[in-house]
Amino acid sequence: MLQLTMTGEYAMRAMLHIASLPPRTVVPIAEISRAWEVPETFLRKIVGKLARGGLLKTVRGNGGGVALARLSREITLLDVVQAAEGPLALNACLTSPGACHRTPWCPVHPVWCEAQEKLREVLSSRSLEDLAKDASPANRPGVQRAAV
Amino acid sequence: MLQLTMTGEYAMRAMLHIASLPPRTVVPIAEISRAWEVPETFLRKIVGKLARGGLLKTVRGNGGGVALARLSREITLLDVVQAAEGPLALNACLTSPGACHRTPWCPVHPVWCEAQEKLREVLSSRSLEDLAKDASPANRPGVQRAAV
DNA sequence: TTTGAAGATGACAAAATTTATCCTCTTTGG
DNA sequence: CCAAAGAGGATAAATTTTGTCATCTTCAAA
Repeated sequence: MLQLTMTGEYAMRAMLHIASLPPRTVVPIAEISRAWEVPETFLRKIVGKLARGGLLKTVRGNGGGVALARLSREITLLDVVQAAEGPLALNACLTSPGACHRTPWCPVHPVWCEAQEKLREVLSSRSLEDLAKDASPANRPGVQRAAV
Repeated sequence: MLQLTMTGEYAMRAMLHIASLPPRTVVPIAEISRAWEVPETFLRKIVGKLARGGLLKTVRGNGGGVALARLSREITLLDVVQAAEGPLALNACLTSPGACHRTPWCPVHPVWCEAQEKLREVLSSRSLEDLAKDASPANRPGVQRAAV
């Protein structure tokens, strides 16, 4: 359907949560699950992918949890999406060279190439640091406060 | 998986086929199926969508088939993809205003908006006329010809 | 050293979507 | 009338997505 799946969406929420905490904070998966409406057992699977993708490091045992494996400034949205969903490929013909035998003469192929390139540019133009800044608690509607 | 489905891919092939024939040509679905390796019964369903989307007109009965409903110059790749796959929405939060309650403060939302806008630009920048020109038989490897 | 919190992992299962297929009906030119 | 061709509904196979569960390992603190 040409749409991000819940896996990718949940991955972004988790990464955003972690990135908005002080650097190096280790946070339990259960906390992220609660804060962002993500099923905990499913989130564990996704965290596994993010860890194997080198975006998160995990800490086992009591007091454990997950933390960013790199500075939030050095992780882009594209990194998150690709770690969760696999390499970006807007069309099957872009999954690997030679995936489609029509590629050498297909007039549509270059258009998909260009579209994908544009998408990559946008998704890699923002780091988690940029996003976490915009998502600082001050910008969120928390508990209703009395008017001043 | 953030990827075009076969439905959209087959739709493009069909539209491209029709657009590379002389204007107003009525071509049977079976011919498109044969030429582009698309299962015929499935293609019939897709043609239905393209017709309901106003991109094709169909002609029933003996000698019938399908033809472009508009000039190939006035049909873009975006039109084809949307007629086949539904409205473009790179993320669930873009399907309708208010689809996600986080949208008002979500820092990622604007990024997806921008990405989708870029994608729309690229896909709507080429008409079927442009593409059919590039796909003219001369550019395709047909039957092997003797070297001159 | 026991205990309990927390992540790792593989098997399994439910649900949704995609990708078809089949059958019957209608239309239409010859 | 008849054969070609699209329309449309019901159904089904295949795949992917979205989970769940049980068991195991790790680790800090009491």
